[in-house]
Amino acid sequence: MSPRADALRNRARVLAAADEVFVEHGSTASTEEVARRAGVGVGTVFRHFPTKEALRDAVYAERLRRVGEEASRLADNTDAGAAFHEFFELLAGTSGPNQALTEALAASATDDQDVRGSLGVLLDRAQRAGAVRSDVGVDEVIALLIGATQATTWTADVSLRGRTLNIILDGLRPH
Amino acid sequence: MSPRADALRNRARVLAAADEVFVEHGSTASTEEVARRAGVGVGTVFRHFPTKEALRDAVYAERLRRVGEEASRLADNTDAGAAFHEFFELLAGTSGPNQALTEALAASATDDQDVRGSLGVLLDRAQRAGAVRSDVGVDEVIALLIGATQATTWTADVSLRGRTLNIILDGLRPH
Amino acid sequence: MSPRADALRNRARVLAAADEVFVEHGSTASTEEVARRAGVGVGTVFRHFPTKEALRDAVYAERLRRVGEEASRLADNTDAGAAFHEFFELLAGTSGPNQALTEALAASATDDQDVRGSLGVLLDRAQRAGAVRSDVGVDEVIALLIGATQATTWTADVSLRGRTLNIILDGLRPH
Amino acid sequence: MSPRADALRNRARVLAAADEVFVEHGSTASTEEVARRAGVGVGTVFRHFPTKEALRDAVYAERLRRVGEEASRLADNTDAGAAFHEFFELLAGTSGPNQALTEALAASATDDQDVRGSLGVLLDRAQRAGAVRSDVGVDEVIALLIGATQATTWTADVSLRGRTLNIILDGLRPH
DNA sequence: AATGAATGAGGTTTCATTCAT
DNA sequence: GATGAATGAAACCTCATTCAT
Repeated sequence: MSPRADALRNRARVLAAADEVFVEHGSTASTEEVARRAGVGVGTVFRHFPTKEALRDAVYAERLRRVGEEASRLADNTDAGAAFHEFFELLAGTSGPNQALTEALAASATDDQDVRGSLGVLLDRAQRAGAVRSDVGVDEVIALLIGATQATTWTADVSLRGRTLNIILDGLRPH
Repeated sequence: MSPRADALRNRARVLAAADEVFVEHGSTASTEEVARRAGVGVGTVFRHFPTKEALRDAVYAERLRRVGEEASRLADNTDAGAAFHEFFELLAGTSGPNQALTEALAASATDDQDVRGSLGVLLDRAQRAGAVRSDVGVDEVIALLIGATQATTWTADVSLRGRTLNIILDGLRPH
Repeated sequence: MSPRADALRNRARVLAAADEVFVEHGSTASTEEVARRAGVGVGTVFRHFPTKEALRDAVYAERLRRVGEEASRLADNTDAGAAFHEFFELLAGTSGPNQALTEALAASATDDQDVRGSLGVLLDRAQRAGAVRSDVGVDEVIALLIGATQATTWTADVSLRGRTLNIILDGLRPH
Repeated sequence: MSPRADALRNRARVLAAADEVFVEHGSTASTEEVARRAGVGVGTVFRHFPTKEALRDAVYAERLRRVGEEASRLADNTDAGAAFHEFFELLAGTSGPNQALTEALAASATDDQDVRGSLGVLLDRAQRAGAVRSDVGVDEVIALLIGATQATTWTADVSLRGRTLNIILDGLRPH
């Protein structure tokens, strides 16, 4: 009934298309390509995101939101150490497409308090469970997530990815 | 004074200029900017490197060469563990411009046997000295160099960079 | 309360808004801006004026109507010469926003008989009073109004505007 | 022999084409249209004039130069009054395309000292000859040139143009 | 070999106009 | 009738690449 429903749906479609296209071709991909993928005209993309930069920011913000969601979801896990490790594997590990999430962490200043909060809980519980050394904070975790993502992105060799990630996780263990 | 000498000198100047410009503005910087920095015309850039991609590849290859050089130089150090750590700090640590070297590792497939050889020596000696765990190979080291670079690039906070790098190096220690 | 009343009111609001916006930003201002100023949607603007050009023409026609009104109002003045001079000063003189009225004269072919009639009366009375030379007609007056407007628009210097306008009015005096 | 010869010729061709196109369609005409008229690619236009605004300014500057030239040429005329009148007729009178010259006067701030100088000489000599009233300066003349141009542009009726221009020139006569 | 002017495809953005709600 | 989201042509501008000098 409301015209907003359609508009919101289009906004979401554009955002999803931009996410996909940015994953495939980087955020320098043309706005026309994003529009084509979303099945809308260029004008529609610019109506929702008045600038290329605004579109990129929105994509990153949405990804950050999903990072926070994943962290929150895992924080419910009874084994806090396993949850922390799973989080790393999810974002930086063998599963490819999720790596885009980490790009958002790298791109934004990450003063996003929601994400920091979710990560903080996850980290705190892992530290209390004795699974992560106590002298690291959220910032180190973010830096290492970014690093681990890039490290594993470099190679297509899945087992190498796993070994590399484990080295980083070993560095995070107490002592 | 032979024409070939001039040509070679120009090639080197273009390469050096491209390296500088790419460090400053990324490899999306215009070829015109590279030519200006090198003090030559665009035509000259394209004579030596027929494509933007060829120029970028050449810059990366040159950087890789320097990575190998650094590794070789440090391999002479009597303290093999210290040499290994210094290498990491040099490429991924607090010192900014050297990080461009790691970009080359990340960008190329790194089947460059010279670099692999130099790194192999450095790693092997550190492992024999008991400073690095024995279950890692050159590939893991490359992946971690890339990761450490990105992790430390993310933040401008120098002390955070140091702490992050140390976590990765801790992960590389025996046990 | 009848639907037609609403529609007419909207038409008037759009017209007024367009006039304002065109004065401020020229007639290249976007229709969206006009709609915003009028407090209606773009669709409403296009319902009343099917084309940008139609809107501009309507604005000019409305301005012409106001030119005629001013001329008629001044024609009642007992001092016909003063009325004629005041008319020039009103449209082309120091007072800024009224200059938009003259734009309408310049833009349209000005075969508008109402305006020509009102101007004719004003001119005729001034000529009978001996304030304006007898060898000029309405067309010359219109041309000079346009010219005087542009001449005074050129500079922000108010006293220069006045002196320029006076020269033109001197040219219109008998002998 | 020098590559500059061709470049300069192209610059001149672009400038000439822009002048023509701006006369025909106003200075909002597209740069592509200018390029097409000049027989070059868009890139060439932007190489010589990095901005649309820069192109417009260059066109106006060139027109101003021609205004100054005309004024200087006429200043040699023995009959100073006739020279002054001829100048007005040339710029604002019946001859159509020259009106573009006046547009440049209107568009620029006209702090161009060359033009002011040339006009000053022409005016001064006319005043000394008793053909122009002594209480007007260069600014009034410029304003009136602009006004006369717009006044005569309004109509296609050549005799009306002449009569309008004469009224303005009458206003400039002593007493 | 070197130069840098020329080219034109392609990218971002705006805006008149249409049309589903 | 009104709304404003969607459309896509067109504008400005950039830049890799070519080529005449």
